[in-house]
Amino acid sequence: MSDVARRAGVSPTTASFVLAGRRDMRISGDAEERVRQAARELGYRPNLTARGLRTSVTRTIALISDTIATTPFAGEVIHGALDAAGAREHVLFVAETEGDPQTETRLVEGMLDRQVDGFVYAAMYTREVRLPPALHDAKVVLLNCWARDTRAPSVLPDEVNAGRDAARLLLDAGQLGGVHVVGGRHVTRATPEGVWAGVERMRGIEEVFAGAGVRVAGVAECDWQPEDGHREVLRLLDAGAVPRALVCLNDRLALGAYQALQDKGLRVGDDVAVVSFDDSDLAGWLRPGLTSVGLPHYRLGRTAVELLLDDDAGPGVRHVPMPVALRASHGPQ
Amino acid sequence: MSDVARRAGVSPTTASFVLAGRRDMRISGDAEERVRQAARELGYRPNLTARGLRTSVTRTIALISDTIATTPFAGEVIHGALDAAGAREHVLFVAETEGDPQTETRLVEGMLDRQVDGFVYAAMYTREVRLPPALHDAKVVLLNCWARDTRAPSVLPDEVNAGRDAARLLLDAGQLGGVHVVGGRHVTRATPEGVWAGVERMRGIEEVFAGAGVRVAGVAECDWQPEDGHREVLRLLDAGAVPRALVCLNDRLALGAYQALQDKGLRVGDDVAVVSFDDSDLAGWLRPGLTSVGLPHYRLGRTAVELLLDDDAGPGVRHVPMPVALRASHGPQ
DNA sequence: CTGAAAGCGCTAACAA
DNA sequence: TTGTTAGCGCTTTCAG
Repeated sequence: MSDVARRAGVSPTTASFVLAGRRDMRISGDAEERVRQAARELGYRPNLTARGLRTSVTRTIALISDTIATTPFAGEVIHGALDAAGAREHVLFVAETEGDPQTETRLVEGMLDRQVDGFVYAAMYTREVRLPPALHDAKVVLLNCWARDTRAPSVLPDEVNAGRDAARLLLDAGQLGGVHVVGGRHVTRATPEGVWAGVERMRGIEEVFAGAGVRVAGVAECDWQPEDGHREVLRLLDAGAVPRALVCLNDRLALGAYQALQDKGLRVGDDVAVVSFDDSDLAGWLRPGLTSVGLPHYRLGRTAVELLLDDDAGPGVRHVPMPVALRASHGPQ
Repeated sequence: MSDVARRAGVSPTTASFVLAGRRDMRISGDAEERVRQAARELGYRPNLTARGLRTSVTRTIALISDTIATTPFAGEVIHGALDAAGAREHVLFVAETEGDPQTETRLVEGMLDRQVDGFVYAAMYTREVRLPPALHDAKVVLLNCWARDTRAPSVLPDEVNAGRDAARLLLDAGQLGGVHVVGGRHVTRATPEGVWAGVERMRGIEEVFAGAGVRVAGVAECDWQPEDGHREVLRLLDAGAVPRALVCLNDRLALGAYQALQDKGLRVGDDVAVVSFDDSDLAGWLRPGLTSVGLPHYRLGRTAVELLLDDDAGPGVRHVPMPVALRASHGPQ
């Protein structure tokens, strides 16, 4: 930088001010132009490490999650975070703890040692977390999770409304009975209360059907894998139920449901309406196309970083709407 | 650090040497112990920004790709890269260019300004790339791509062997004819020569069948989406062909093939063997399970970073083996 | 084996 | 408006 200053015939201070783009000190237009010119000629680029050392801002943020690899809560979140960071000339560290507290500590300290400006602390599945102590006085936003005892804001998908939307879709398609839910709150040994996404979706679903005076014919509480959907729907059919509509709590369950309906010679959409959640790639690949309320991965990642960087981030929860992807499975056209 | 030195009763020099773990200057065991003790008591952590400024090594690397979000070439690559980086106490910047050269330049310069130690330059689909000029004298390894005029090594999946494995699987299951290939080299308007993965896989497939004296009954050149698989297999069946085995060039094509076979009342595995490539989640969800030769995403990411950091990286290509995931679709048990 | 001192490239008092 | 100068926290000659 001193080369630039010398060539422009100004002091390092002046050069620093114009190159850092600061407008809070009056610099003559002439001097400014000379500095820019010199910088261009010398191909000058600021050394952000040095600037970081001096100012302790690095224009760098860390995205720390328990697991980033396992789809689907992966790529699009990063993508959204990247876009928001890039738009603000920040750069993104990515790290994963694999659920191990020791790894977590190691990573957080590594980031702190590198003077990151803030953290996005993300969870694969929406849930409550305990913020690592080292983050207690760092700038943090929580993504897809929440924590007690912190002023850090949370960004969460709006699952209740997703549930409402799914139910309304069926109502609007004329379903007035024979609606079965597959998957439920996702009660398992590990999650006796159900999974947050399940609980919230069910809340929305039941609220809307109840409000419309439609009785949900049944809820099959089970795991959320294809084989569970297949088994439960088969069981339903074998028990002589005549479902008119299926609300599957995710796309994998819906895949299983498709297979079961096909086994019994029933046509999705015509004989039985199906709506689902997640809007994964699978939903578009199935025939007929699966109508599904999508997780807003991209927006979640993006919103979290915006919140982190646009420092109007009071505590509390931001709900991100879940978009419904209309295809053919929710009813005959 | 000077606090630590003072408390340990040594000079900053001595403290620096023991805290940076350097063994090339004899420090008395006593002094060393006192320094460590003092550091522990004060909760000392080195400021890596300062160290970076002084030494210009930041223990930081950048993973730059055209697209990281779009599955499937996403999470597992990052995961592998992260593991390798973490094992060497490095930290990983992630960035994506979205195929835009200007964005690419901006990102590369941003990373250079932050003094990253090296770059992993990755492509979504295996192909030749042009390395951005700014990277010409940086430490780089290419992931899932290659470039002329560079000494940077490439890490690529071993597609030819994947093709060979798929063919051998069918041969070993007793298939001696009626083998159809769905997808081929993936010739489209944009890729008149076919896609690299397609070309390489086909090379392996044809080599093995030819070597065994088995004639491939037909190759349906088409796009690689589910609907293409569905259409092509239906066309095959309608033309009166009696396929005994299908080699689908990816899992999405196989999904389409499953649907077509089902439409015609044929059972996968029993009536028609199916093998495929990619080993995506889908392969495990299908019924019967789809036997598929997987892209080694994790290993690719990991190998690239190892190559970058373990500086025995001469130029040339490293082929990473593609693991075959045996399920039920390749033949009756 | 240890310490004094210079300096990595930049920013920000403070003085002019 | 601009320039002088002292560091940010660390490493590393070089002299003891």
